[in-house]
Amino acid sequence: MATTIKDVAKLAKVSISTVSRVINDSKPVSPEARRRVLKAIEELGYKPNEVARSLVTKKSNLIGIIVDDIGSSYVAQIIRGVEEVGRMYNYDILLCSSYGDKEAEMRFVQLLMQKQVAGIIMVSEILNSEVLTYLDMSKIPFIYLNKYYNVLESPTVAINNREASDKVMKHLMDEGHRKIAYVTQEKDMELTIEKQKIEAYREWMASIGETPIVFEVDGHNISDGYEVGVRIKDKLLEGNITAVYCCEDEIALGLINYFYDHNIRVPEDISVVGYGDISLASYYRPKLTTIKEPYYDIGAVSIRRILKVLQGEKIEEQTLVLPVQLIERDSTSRPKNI
Amino acid sequence: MATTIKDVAKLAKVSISTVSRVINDSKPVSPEARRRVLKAIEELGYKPNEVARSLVTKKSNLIGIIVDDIGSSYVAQIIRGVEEVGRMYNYDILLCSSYGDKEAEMRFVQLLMQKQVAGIIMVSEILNSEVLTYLDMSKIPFIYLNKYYNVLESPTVAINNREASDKVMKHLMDEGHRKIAYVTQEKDMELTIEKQKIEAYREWMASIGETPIVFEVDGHNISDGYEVGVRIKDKLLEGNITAVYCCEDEIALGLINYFYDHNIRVPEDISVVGYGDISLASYYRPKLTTIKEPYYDIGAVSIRRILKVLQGEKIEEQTLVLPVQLIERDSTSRPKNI
DNA sequence: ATGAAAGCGCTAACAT
DNA sequence: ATGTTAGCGCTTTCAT
Repeated sequence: MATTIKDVAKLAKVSISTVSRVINDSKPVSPEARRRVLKAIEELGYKPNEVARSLVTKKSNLIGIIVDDIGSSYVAQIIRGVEEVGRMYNYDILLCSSYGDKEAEMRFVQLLMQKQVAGIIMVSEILNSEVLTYLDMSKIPFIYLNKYYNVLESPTVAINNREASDKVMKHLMDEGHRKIAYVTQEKDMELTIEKQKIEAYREWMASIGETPIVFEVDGHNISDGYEVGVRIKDKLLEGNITAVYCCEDEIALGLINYFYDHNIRVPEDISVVGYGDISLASYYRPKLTTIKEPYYDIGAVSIRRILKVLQGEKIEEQTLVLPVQLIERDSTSRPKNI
Repeated sequence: MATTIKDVAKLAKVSISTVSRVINDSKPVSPEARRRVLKAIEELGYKPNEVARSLVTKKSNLIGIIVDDIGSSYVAQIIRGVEEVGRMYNYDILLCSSYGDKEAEMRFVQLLMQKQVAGIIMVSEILNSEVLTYLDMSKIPFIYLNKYYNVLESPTVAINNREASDKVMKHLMDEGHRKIAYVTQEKDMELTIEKQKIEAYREWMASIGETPIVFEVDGHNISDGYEVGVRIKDKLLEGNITAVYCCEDEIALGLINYFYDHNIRVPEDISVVGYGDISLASYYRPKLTTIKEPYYDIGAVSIRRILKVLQGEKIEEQTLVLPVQLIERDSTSRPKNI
């Protein structure tokens, strides 16, 4: 049987209230009593029962995090950020994976609330307004993260996709590329961050009088990128395209895979840029030039915001924007003279 | 305010005991009463307060998992296995990352026990006998997983490393390789799974009358593998070595990176085998031939074992061994004729 | 089959 | 400054 507050009280010859007071530092306690209590705690190896605590305070030091899939490396990075910062403030992580299932997301939110979590961080990849409405009403502090969709009405942490896209295009043009293709996600384009990215792309192309060359892809996997290669190879040649800007690293990597398998050299024959800086991007050969999305920071900042709300601070801005970075690596270079 | 058992009791015109009975199906309840209770629960959207429940039963449906680093992909896969199976049995995951810190591991074990977790799964990469002793005494069901060290005295789920190594060597020799080098982890070799792996390697080499060619590496990152390349390049040439068997995928990949940067073609000039089948292994070009360690399954089986113990089943074997698989991909081929 | 009541370990309001 | 006491929401005897 684990030792309880009573055991400590008895040994220290004080009441349980006094013990509680020294544990929580909630009210003044005489130095003498405090000393005895501390000694008793030490002696018995007493650890307060967190469950009992939660029951009365209606708060746990648990942060619920509902992710799409813990197997995605960006998700792991976010969790890492949440976990590490949470730890500093003595918060623990309760983890659920929804695997893109709307109903699962909702079930987990309810489940986490039953567990009295102090806050919820949700990493979703789908559109699920119900869960957002529910979260909003629940009055529990939360942050909603979505890699693909623009989050408009909920507290979130994001990056400036417009600026990121500007950086990519500037870099490519600085290198001398003019015939630049863009590979975009076709699904829900109006609602996703593709809107900002493609807008930037189009404007930069317009600025040098070139017509945009846009290819579409449906899916977020390397294999989808590979399949893009199959579809667009001929068009690339016909159009004298020297650079392809892909909306995601996975697509870029798949495309490079395709090029590798068909003896098209990157970057000698064609430059490729990705978006995201997934871990693979830097291990791959050639190393991928890409936009670094600071996932660890996104996680870290998310939980800090929740912690702030918990401490009664008011949050002014729904969306907190983090800086992005263009990582210039080896998949881009000056175009061959034609 | 969330609805409680009292609200349900009042609405159903029964006592809270009866409500409790129907929720838990713990004692017979008349059909009529049950119907009313169910209806009330439905109407109020009542969800039992898990915290209060845990307090009295001294059990939560939480499985604590202490991992080394959630950023490692193999760790993510294990968690995925644990989470997915746990979910089926209505268990949730409480996650902590120790980042290889002994004291953190111990603190987390204590913390999890305070939270009344039903069981603990520990994914460690270091040797920490204290925490094992502590876990053992605590009587809480646990599984101890360690990728590098042989776990002897604690309940664990592992693979047969001897058999895995046999498969690698057989494959290489079937392809015609004779001058095969092995890259091993130098640290704690006697205590780690390297013991079994290198033993197999030596025996296979002896069986064809070749002297073993062993190189050492200290570290588990791709960069460490790269650095191995720097050190051994000349020896590889001198010794007419046609294949390198690396103790870990990361080392193999780093080595291939080095080869790529120095115009040594894989597998044309030299074959490389890894160990682990990290996700990168199949994306990489050339795709890596390697041993698949079934991490998802390891996680899934781990939690099942804990669940079994929780249901009172006796576990006979401390160590449960899972089958391995050699994945033949593109980083190995017949050696060039010399 | 059902209800009353005790109690899980703790916090916090109240009293002293 | 300290102790007494009433819950938090639930499960589980113990009566009936």
